[in-house]
Amino acid sequence: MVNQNVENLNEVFHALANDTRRDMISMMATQERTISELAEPFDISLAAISKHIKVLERANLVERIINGRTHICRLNTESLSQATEWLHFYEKFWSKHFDLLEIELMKEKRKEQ
Amino acid sequence: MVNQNVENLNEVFHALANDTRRDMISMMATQERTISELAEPFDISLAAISKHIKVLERANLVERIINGRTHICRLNTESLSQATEWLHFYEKFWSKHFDLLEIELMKEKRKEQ
DNA sequence: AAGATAGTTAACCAGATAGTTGAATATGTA
DNA sequence: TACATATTCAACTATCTGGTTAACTATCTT
Repeated sequence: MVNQNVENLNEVFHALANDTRRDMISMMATQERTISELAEPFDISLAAISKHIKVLERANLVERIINGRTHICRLNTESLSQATEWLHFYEKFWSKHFDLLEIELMKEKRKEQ
Repeated sequence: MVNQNVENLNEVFHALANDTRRDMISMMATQERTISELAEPFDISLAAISKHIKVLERANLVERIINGRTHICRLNTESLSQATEWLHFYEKFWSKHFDLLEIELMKEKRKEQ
């Protein structure tokens, strides 16, 4: 788990590092949305919105279903849980300041072999 | 909770969007580290390391204790749990595709008043 | 076929990022 | 005091980001 999919994890966290994109994610959390629906609350050009969605797609956070001339965007939970897992893994330790991380890392290493 | 500390959340996710910095975090998870200790596994200049640590500090993920000529870096869990919370909040919904998010958002709103 | 609607693409721009090298600062040690 | 060690700072570079406008593609409607 740790050190796996490094590239995607970079892209996921990068995608999350922008409040416009996080807001878009929260919009999609309730239901699928078209591009113009996603664009509506923001005061930026459609071209800019289009780019934001591409960033989310590249991070595998969103998939797009083309339906005629409208594109429907839906969250892909897989990538997000990767990010969550990364955080969880370390959270266990830093929250209690245990020194068990090394043990846990050894377990992971053994699993990988 | 949602939409709170937007700026810091941007910085936290940005800090996490780089595997060098994530590796540094994992090093600090077990114990506090000096700058040179943090630098050791990486093949980049100390100046570059110094910049990475500044990014982590700006995101409030790390605090530095200056001890003579060595600087000791320690994780600050507060910021990290912010990020974790953000992910958790939405995870609840997208994992089950419930339509309860709006209800939950209303609750949050009421709490804020 | 003509016009409206939904979205993308290309070219551009200012500012940020991630790295470099070289010099500076500050503290410890002989 | 002189030297070594730990780290930062400044100036520079190439690339990425987030935005713009204008033009393009594709589909729907009349």
